[in-house]
Amino acid sequence: MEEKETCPAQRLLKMLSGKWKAEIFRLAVESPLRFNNLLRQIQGSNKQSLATALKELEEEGLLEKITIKLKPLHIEYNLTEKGKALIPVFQQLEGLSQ
Amino acid sequence: MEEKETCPAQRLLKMLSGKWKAEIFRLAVESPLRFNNLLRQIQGSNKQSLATALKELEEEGLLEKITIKLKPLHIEYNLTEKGKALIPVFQQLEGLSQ
DNA sequence: ACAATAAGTCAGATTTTTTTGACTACCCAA
DNA sequence: TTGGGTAGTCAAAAAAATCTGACTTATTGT
Repeated sequence: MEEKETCPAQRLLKMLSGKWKAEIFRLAVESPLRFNNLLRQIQGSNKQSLATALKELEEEGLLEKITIKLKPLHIEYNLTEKGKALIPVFQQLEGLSQ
Repeated sequence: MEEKETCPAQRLLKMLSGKWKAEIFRLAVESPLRFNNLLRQIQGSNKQSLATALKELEEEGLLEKITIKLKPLHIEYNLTEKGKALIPVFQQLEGLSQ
């Protein structure tokens, strides 16, 4: 069942809710992501959940999926401009956790 | 099952995840909250969920529960200092949703 | 004295999210 | 040509979150 959004910040908050999204986002800030790589980096996670999270982050426009057509032909996920715009929010959040 | 926290912002993010917390927080910024009031204000919500959310927000130290011992003896929930510290994060988030 | 309101709790049902394991398809190296 | 890596999908199970309805206790207003 689809729900209406009353609180404006909630949409953004929801974008980063879910068990693995914040961690994925944090890693994406550092460098482009690759699927199996992520699976190894994020201990406790699993294919399906990561696949879902990546797809959602992509649909939300925070990550973009890029097929690298060179040398060892592979796929990368990068932060979009919209994704980068969230970095300061994260930083502020991290500042508060100290 | 309890999970370890790897991403620092995730703890904060988790504090405000859940279907009603962001909305509750937003209303708390405006004025002190009262239970049955909230139940009427947030359409679609229910006792149990609000009770749970309020308890969690309290445990996280973002809200404080106060028994008003005057006139019509009742209970109020107010933002704590820690809760107020989150206001700028919310504002930033809301700025991004435009 | 009576009914309504406030502020919940509790158990069980339902829904949503997350996890598991099996299975694809494609490329690359030995 | 066989084995390993990459990047997934699918169905089903398990776990977590949310909702429902009945019930409680205490305080008010009339």
